[in-house]
Amino acid sequence: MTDSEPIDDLPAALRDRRQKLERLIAEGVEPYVGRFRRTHTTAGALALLEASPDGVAGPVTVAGRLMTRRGQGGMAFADLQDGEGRIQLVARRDVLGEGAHRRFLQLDPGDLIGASGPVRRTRRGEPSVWVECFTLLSKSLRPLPEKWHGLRDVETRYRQRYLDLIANPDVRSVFVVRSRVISAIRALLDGKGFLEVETPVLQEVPGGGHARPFRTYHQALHRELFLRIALELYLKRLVVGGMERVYEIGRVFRNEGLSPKYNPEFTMLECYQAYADYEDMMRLTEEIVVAAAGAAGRPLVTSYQGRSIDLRPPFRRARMVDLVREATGRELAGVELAEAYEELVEPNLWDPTFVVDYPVEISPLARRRDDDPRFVERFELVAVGREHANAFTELTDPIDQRRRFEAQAAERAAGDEEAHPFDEDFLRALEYGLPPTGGLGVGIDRLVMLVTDQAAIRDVILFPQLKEE
RNA sequence: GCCCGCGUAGCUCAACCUGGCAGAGCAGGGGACUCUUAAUCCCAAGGUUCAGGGUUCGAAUCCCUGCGCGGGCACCA
Repeated sequence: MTDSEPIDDLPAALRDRRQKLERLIAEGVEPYVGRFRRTHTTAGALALLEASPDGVAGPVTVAGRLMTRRGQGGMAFADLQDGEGRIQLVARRDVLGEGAHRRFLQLDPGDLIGASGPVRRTRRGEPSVWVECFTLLSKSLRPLPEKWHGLRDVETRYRQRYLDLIANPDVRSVFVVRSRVISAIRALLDGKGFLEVETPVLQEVPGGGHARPFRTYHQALHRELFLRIALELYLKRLVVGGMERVYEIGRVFRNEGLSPKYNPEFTMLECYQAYADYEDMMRLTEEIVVAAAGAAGRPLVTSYQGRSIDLRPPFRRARMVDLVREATGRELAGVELAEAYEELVEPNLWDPTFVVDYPVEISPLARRRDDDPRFVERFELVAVGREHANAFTELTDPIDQRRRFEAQAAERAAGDEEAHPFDEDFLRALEYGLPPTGGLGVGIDRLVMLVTDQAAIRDVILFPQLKEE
C-alpha cells in the first residue's frame, strides 16, 4: 500500500475506502490519531451499568473497533469491540447534530473509534453507550470478514491471524487461556523454589532429544550451528553448577513433518530438581496438569473432543511391557518393545497414564533401574492418545553416560540421523558430579490443546508453520 | 517425500458431475426509515473463476503442469 499504487486498480471494496480516506483528509480530519484516553473498557462500562441502581451510569469514554452498523434514520446503532468484549453504541441525530450524525453513518465496520456518553439500556434491553461525541482513531482500509459466518478459510485464518482474532472471538479466548496456563505453571514452579533460566537456542551439539535438528550457520565463527531440539543438557549443566531447581519455558525446533499434532517449533517446559527422582516428577506433573486445567477454568472431570476424560490425580501408572503384553500377548524388550508400544498402545491411552519402565536403548540420558538394568527410571504422561510429558531420574554416572553416547554414535554411524549426538562438554560436566536429580519435560502446546479442547496444534499456536520448507 | 481432496467478488457460498451470457447473501456506493442488534425495504455497482498450457466452434466446468491450503501416510522414542 503506497502512494504509487494506483487506486483505480484496487478492488472496488478497497478503492471506495481509500477514496473515503482522501475525502476525510480533505475535510481536515486526522484519520490516524496519535493518542486517545478511554475511561472504561466495554466490560468496564457494562459493569458500571450493572452496579448502577437507577439504570443509568457514566458518562464513559470507550474505544475499539466498530464491528457492525445499523442505520435507522435519525438513529443509528453500532457494535464496538475491544479487548474485553463488545458494547452497543447508540447515535441520535438530535443529540449529535446533523453533521456529526452524518459522519457517524459514514464510519465503516473495521474503523477504530472512541466514543463518549452515558451508559443505559435501550427499550429492547441492550446495554448501550449513548454517544454524545465520538472520534475516528484509525481508519480501516479493508473490509472485515463476513459478519455472520466469520472467517472460515483456514489459510487466511493462520496467515492473517489478526483477522481471525477480530472475527472469531473464540480464537482469542484460546490464547488468553494459553497465557494463563503458562502463568499458572510459572507460579507453581516459582512457589516451589525453582529458578527460571534461559539457555542457548543456537547450539553446537543439538542434544537432549531424538529429532532431526534445523541447521544454521554463524558467519563470523565459520561454524555450523543447530537450533535446539530440547533444553535438557544445558539445564543439567546448571544443576551441576549448584542451581538445584531450575526450569525453562522455551521454544524448541524439530525438523519434522507437519500435522494436526506437530508444529516444527513448539514450546517446551523442562525442569530439573536435585535430590528428586522420577516419582517426584510424577507428582509434579500431576500438579502441573491440575494447575493448567484450573487456569483454563475447566473441571478435572471434563471432556476432550466430545469424549469424557478424568484428569484427577493420582494418574494411572502402567509398565510399558505390561501394556504391550495386553495389546499383543507378546513379551517384548528393547527397541521392539518401544515400537510396538508406540504403534499399538499409545494412540489408545485416553485418560492420563504414566507409562513407566522404558528400555535403556531409547533412553540415553536416563538412569537404569537398580533391579533391572535393561530398563530406566523414566515415564511419559500419555493422554488422549498423545505424549504430554517425558521425565526420568537423570543419569549421573559419567562412565555409563559415555557408553550410552558411544552406542548412539554407533547408531548414527549406521545411518540414524536422529541418534543422540556425542556431547563431550556435557560429559565433562557430569564428571564434576551431578547430584541425584529428577527431570521433567512438558509439551506446553499439547497441554493447552487438552485444556482448551482444541483438536489441532495450530489452533493453540498464534502463527503456526503452514507448509514444510 | 507419497496418496487423496479443495482453490469462483474483500468475506461466506452457488454454478463444475452432464462444456453454452459467472450468480446470491454479507461488506462497500446511492436512497427511505428515531429502539435496532444477521435490522428492514428500494436502486446501482462489484470477477485475471489460483497460474500456465492443452482439448473444443465454445472451458469456472474436461486434460496436463506448477503454486497454495486441507486430510491421510511416512517421519516424529
